[in-house]
Amino acid sequence: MTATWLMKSEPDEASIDDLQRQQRLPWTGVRNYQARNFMRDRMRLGDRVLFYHSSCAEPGIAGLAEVCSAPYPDPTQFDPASPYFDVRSPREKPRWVLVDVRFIAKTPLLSLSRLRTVTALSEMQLLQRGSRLSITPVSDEEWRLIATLMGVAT
DNA sequence: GCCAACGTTGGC
DNA sequence: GCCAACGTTGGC
Repeated sequence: MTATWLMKSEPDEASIDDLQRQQRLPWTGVRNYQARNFMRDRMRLGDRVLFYHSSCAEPGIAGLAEVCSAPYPDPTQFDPASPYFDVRSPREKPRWVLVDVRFIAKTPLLSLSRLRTVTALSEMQLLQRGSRLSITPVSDEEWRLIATLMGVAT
C-alpha cells in the first residue's frame, strides 16, 4: 500500500530542478515534531511524494518524488555551522530524523491558487486555514484527483 | 514587508 | 499544567 505525502521545500533551498540534478536528496531541516514523526513512523520506502514549492512567487506542486530510504538522523542537527544546528540534540540521542527522496518527475506547476479552486480538494490539509505543517499526508482520493489535474498516470 | 496562525519555551 | 511571550511559517 503506497501512501502519498506532500512535502514543502523552499525552491531557494531545494527546488524540483535541484532534485532532478541530484536525483536524490536528504530531506534536511525539518524541525517540527509532527513532521518528523511522519518521516520516522509513517513513511515507507516507495511512498509517493508531492514536491511542493513554498515561500516563493508561485507556490504549488512542482513535481513527483518517492521516499527512498529508511529514517535516519539528520546530519545538519550536529553541525554548528548549519542553520539547522540544534545544540540540544546530542549524537547519542538525536532529536531529528529524515528520509531521502528520489526524483521521479517534474510536472507543470499545479499552483496553490488552482488547488484552492477544486472543491473536492477542500479538505486537503495543505489547504486548511493556518496550516503550516511542512509534511502532510495526502489521501488516495486526493492523490488521484491531483494526478488527473497534473495529467500524470496513477 | 505585513501579519495571521501556529508551535515552543519557560516562569509560575 | 497553565499560559503569556516569543519565534517561525508562508501566503499575500
